Amino acid sequence: MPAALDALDRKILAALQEDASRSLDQLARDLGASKTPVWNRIRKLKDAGVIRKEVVLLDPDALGLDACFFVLIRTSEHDAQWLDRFMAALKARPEVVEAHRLAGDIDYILKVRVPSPKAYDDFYRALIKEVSIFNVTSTLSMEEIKGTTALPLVEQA
Amino acid sequence: MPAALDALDRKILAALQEDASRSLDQLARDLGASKTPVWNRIRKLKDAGVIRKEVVLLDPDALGLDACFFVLIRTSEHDAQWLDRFMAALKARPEVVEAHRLAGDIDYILKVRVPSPKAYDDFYRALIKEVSIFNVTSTLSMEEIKGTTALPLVEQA
DNA sequence: TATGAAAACAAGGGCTC
DNA sequence: GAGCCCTTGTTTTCATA
Repeated sequence: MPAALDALDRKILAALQEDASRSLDQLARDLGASKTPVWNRIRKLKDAGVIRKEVVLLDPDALGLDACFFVLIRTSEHDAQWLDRFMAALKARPEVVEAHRLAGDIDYILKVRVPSPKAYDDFYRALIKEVSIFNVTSTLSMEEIKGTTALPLVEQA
Repeated sequence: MPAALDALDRKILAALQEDASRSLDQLARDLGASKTPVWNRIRKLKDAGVIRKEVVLLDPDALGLDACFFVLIRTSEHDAQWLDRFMAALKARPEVVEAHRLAGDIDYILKVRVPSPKAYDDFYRALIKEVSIFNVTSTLSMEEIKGTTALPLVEQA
């Protein structure tokens, strides 16, 4: 069951999802509260596992990662051994930024960041070599309309 | 053109993408370097826009966001006005965590995080009410195999 | 001369009352 | 919500390759 959050908790989480580099002092000021309650909430939220980690976000363009592909995979293989190898391969490859197993006629979806279409092709060939073959549709992203790490903070009923 | 990164830059970025909560002191120790060079690199990387921002990552489960949908959209509408409204709608909705315009026969892909399939249906109805209609395939994620904010740090040629 | 080590200062976090 | 202490970020200086 989800953690119970009040209005202040939500304000803190929203702020930290946007920018975690602020000092505690500044954060409290921005939220119109004072240090102690804010700090206590943050610790509580960390202990409860609501706040998982703190990271920096890099700019793909500045790193030369100009291509972002979505890969839709249909496969006939469903045995445990194949699945283990497949998942291990995905986890081992840093280009694979996201991977989900889906319900419906598409079995898996991947999001892959690479420097170029050529680099994607290299990745693709290496992957299908490693874990047998499947039916794959690769689509290039032309524009990232939105991309946020901030999760929606829905009110609990 | 991408920023030129040396081995130390890459080590710093990799470390900060994993965990940005460490103190500068600790980070330098972990990397086997000393404070000054690490601090200089970080500032350089921020100025160059390689490091975009610093955020906390929350746990979807702890927030009660048990459902994650991928939405594949095909549309016949391509005029600028429709596109503006569509993109504005996506940006305004916090449930939409990611949105890309694609090349190929799927026009758009969305990633949407909601508490439940019911909540997704509400979202879906509200969206198509707001920006006319399109051909939509919604698929529920059964399992998040991988999901990282860490971009691959490829060596430059 | 450019780079890293180290030390000094200022500021902010962590904790108590 | 105010205040303390001590860690940490930031800057400067010094040594070194």
